[in-house]
Amino acid sequence: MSQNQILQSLIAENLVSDPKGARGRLLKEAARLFREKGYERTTVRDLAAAVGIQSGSLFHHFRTKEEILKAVMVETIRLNTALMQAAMEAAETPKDKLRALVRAELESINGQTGEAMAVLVFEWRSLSADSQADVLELRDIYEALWLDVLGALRDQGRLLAEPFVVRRMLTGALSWTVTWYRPERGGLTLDGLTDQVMAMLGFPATP
Amino acid sequence: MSQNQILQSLIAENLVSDPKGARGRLLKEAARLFREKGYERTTVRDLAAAVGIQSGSLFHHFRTKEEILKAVMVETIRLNTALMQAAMEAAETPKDKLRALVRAELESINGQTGEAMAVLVFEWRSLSADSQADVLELRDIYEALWLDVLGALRDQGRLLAEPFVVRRMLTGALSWTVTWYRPERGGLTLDGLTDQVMAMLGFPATP
DNA sequence: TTACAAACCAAGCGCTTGCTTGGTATTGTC
DNA sequence: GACAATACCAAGCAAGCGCTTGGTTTGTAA
Repeated sequence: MSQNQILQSLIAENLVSDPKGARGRLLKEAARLFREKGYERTTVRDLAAAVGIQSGSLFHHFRTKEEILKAVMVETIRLNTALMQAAMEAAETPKDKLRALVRAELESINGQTGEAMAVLVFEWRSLSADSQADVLELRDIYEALWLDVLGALRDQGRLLAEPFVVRRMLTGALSWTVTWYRPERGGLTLDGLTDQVMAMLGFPATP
Repeated sequence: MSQNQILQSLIAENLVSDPKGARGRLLKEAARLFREKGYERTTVRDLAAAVGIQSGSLFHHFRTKEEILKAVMVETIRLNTALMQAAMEAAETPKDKLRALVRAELESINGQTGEAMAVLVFEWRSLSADSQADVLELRDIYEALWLDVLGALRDQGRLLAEPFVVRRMLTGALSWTVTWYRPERGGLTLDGLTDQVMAMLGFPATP
């Protein structure tokens, strides 16, 4: 199943807003602005202007500004969990599965949905405690995927550190790429970057 | 030279404010608040209350709120660069030097100066472009330390990935520990965590 | 055509923000 | 002990914030 097919089926199930609709367009612009300026520095007037409506009209679609942030995060997790699962199912060995997960997460962060993903990572604190709890539940499914694969590698003796520590280190390392990785200007492709991450963990690239 | 000695000499050179003085106390509280709530959510009234003065009186010490953020960052980098250099000089082999750097950075982030270090990483975007450029210059010295050590390991064939990529991954991974690592409740000590990072990179712990 | 809801506008309210101002203690120096 | 300089207070301003309100347009279906 292609990335686009996955997105379409999520839209059909009403788990993700159609980016062509009013709500979806707003969420997309919100993700862009939140990433660019941060949640706090983005005003409801900025958000409204980005989709060409008055600031007050926003509150017809969302009750509060925070609800917009939460929606961006929830939909991002839903999409990326689905993408991760698909990427993993296509791989055979634990090593290949790990590569698939790394590659998928790098793509989540640096690809088309990257803005929303960066928001998820860097605007976490702006979410109220209640909303944080809700979103965390969704993340657990996602994290379980990683721990399974890392656990298998650990059992094979090919990973020297604890899976849960490695996963957390990778969360930081991969998220951080959003601050420096610029595929457009020079050198490293996404696959190249994935190779580098694998090499760092002691898994040489298989050419 | 102990950590405290390093701090004292920096204070003597006027590169870092004495935490006992008015300015130093404010910067310490600012770091705490900026990390806890984020720069934007922290008001000048919060900052003033934390050191027991009126909000307007802040502007006798700093011209703008942003100047406070910048001062926190600048002094943090100065201190940590000195700490890193000291940690490295005490080590012999490249592997030991790497361990010293990892350990020092983990301590920077999760130790006493951790609040300021976390601010440096996570509030970066709140700094104006001009200030960012100033602070970046200071960071370069700091980063060169890492690249030297990683380059040496690469030459020894003990590191499979590119030094500059590894450094950036480590920046993310180590910074991220601030969001999850809680030494007080259970398990992992700072040394244990350092071992885990080294193990992840393929350097088993030497007991 | 009518009926009705969803989507939006225009205006602005109440509050908080960073920062300023004019004046008063407090401190160090000779 | 005089005298600056430094540190602070009390009050408040102008601007910007999230959000509300009352009313109008647009889309949909009978």
